[in-house]
Amino acid sequence: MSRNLNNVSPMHGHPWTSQRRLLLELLHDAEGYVDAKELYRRASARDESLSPATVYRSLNLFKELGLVDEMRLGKVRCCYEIKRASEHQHLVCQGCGKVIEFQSPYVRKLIQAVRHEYGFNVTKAQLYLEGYCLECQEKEKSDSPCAATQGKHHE
Amino acid sequence: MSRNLNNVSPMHGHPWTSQRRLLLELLHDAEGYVDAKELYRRASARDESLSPATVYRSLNLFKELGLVDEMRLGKVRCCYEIKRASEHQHLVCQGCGKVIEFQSPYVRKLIQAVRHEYGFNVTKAQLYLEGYCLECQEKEKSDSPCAATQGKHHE
DNA sequence: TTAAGTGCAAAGGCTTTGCAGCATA
DNA sequence: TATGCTGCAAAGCCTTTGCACTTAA
Repeated sequence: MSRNLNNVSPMHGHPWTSQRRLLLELLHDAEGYVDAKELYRRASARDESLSPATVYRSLNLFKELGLVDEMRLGKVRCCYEIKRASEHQHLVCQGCGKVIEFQSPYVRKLIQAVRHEYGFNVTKAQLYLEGYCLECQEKEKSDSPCAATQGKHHE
Repeated sequence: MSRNLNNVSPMHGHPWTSQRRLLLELLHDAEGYVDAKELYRRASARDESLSPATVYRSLNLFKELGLVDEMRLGKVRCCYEIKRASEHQHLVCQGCGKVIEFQSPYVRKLIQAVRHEYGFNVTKAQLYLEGYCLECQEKEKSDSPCAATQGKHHE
């Protein structure tokens, strides 16, 4: 994924600081979700002096500017993701924690249905599916049959 | 909504205490989402001695037993809802905060599609749509045109 | 009677905020 | 140069946990 973070500022008048550049760069490279804590971990590895406060402040700014999407992926914490052209949704595996992105025309149909039936003007759609990925299903099948097909989960 | 909380214990061997009965009763009466804080507020109005710790511990137990669904409704906190027979999803209005429940056949189709295309075994589907309800759209239309159609939101 | 739950209070973890110094525009 | 951002540290919240007492079974 290419990026032009050094030349083009999407900050709408807000100063283009090295911290914000670093954080946006990491968000791009993540190619998916990260939570604030993980983003701080990665960022501080490249800039020791960076503080958690800056991470939180920056994420809030990015959110306001519409640069990132905030979402929940089954954990308690918020996750953040660079906004991209294509809409996509997430599958989260309860077995291995893997996050799979997917698209489906049904999402769009669903939004249309909601608009028509409830007069609700949808500005943000977030679908979250939990379950077991193919690999975990097969792994569990060989260990203990049926386990992977249960909806029960501890954490 | 009728309930048989006094006679039937869904606690699977766990003691049926007055605190748990009260909390489940309130969850039923809520007929929708409540977060832990709000649940505590309501519960302590009826039992002054009840502690927040009990609310959290009970919610975790209910979750384990599959009595409630835990979900996110746009806020930082978790919301809880008594599990019901019918699957339903949520629309959250950015204007007035109202939560509208809805059902759609597209959700089921989407789950099927995911199963077929990714081999993903879905155990939980949670759809979260944000936007503006009909009333807020009309309210905004008379105050300042266009406002309700923007995706921008501060909090 | 006994295992389990509860209340209380303290601790833990994440996030926000005040303030002085510093960097971007 | 001036506005606004950053780091630091402290404060704020929500949630969890340890312990002694109480309660359901």
